[in-house]
Amino acid sequence: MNDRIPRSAARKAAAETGQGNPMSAPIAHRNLPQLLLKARETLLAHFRPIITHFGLTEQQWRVMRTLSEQGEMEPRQICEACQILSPSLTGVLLRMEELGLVERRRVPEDQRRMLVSLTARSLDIIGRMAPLIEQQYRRLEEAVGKPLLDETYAQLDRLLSTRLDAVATVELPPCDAPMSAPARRRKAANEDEARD
Amino acid sequence: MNDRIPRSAARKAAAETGQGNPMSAPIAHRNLPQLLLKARETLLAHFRPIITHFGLTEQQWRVMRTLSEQGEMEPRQICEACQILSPSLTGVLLRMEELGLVERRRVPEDQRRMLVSLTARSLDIIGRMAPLIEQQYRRLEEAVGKPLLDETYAQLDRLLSTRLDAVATVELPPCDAPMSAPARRRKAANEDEARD
DNA sequence: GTTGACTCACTAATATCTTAGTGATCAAAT
DNA sequence: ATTTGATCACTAAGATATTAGTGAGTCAAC
Repeated sequence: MNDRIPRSAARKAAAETGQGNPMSAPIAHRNLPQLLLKARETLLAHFRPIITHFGLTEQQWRVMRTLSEQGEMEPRQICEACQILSPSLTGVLLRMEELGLVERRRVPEDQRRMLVSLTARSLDIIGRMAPLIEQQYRRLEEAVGKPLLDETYAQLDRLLSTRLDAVATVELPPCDAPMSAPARRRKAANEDEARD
Repeated sequence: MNDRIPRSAARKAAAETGQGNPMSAPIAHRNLPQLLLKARETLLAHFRPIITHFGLTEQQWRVMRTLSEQGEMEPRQICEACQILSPSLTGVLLRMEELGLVERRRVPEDQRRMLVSLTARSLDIIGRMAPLIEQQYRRLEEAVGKPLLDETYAQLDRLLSTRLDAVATVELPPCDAPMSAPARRRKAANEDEARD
């Protein structure tokens, strides 16, 4: 594959559909986040049936698996480990508590912090799910081939081991935006108030 | 790495935290979907500021970039390309139409189908964003190293090129579940009706 | 001993995801 | 010509994501 071929497909499509636009400055790089998303989705499709079979959501399972591996954790640690933002996790943990999947208690020495732990019921569910998850992994390993799978782990580890958080964001042009959607709504709301 | 080492870390953590549970049958395989999610999130963190700067959501940008590369598309094609499920895309496209980012028209020869295309305004935004996206990619490339980045693309391509959809899901035990949450609610609702 | 910067979990509002299901349309078999 | 099965976009409802912001609690500097 020659990297320097300038995406003729896009221009051809544009011409064919009569979209007279010359498609100025297409993006040369491939879409890596999209590729990662597709890979994740493709894999997860093989585990989702197991998760929903036990009446769990994907996020609930992520939390349960993490807690079963790490033991008791604080919410912010769960956020980091499960890639769930704090406001989302609040709801997830609330529902899990209602379902009897987790328990929460305050940390005595710091009244802000909490500690989340699994219940017996939760551990029981994990115990029944684990063999199925393992079996599914083995099937995938068989189809993909263990070397290819291991190399994928290794490659992602290498990618994540580089200090990407040190990379700064490009300088953004001053207020080129048509104003963000929420900001626009707030502005409109304020103007409505002003009319009263 | 010895695959047969049974995750002593989990048990150690459990012991330390006083969770007396022996943590029966931990999952030996690493969590590949989680690793992919983290990689995607780490990368996307460097592009999100650009996207929101132009008042777009992540999904809107995915649709715009795809349409700019492929030209006019039908919703189901956009679903496939952008990894967005049909019900979600309906809302995304509605809002984009309201914002003047896309136009939709029915396919004459099949009244079920639609054709979505970008507006001039949309193309203008893309034109201003593209150089910034490109610049950010170059920064990441510089930090990660082009060989490592290229090898990541290649590895994911290899993974996705295997016919994973041919892999069957493991046999699920009969109704081990405590009943799925929606099902439970429907049942409760039905019983409420029955009481009236 | 107060103040002030900071962290933590949480709330609020909107957007999107997920699952299940619907009506309109098409196409092939009767 | 009608029926049957499939496809398509869409709706509905609950769960989660995203962004901004809040109040309680901690801690260091004053």
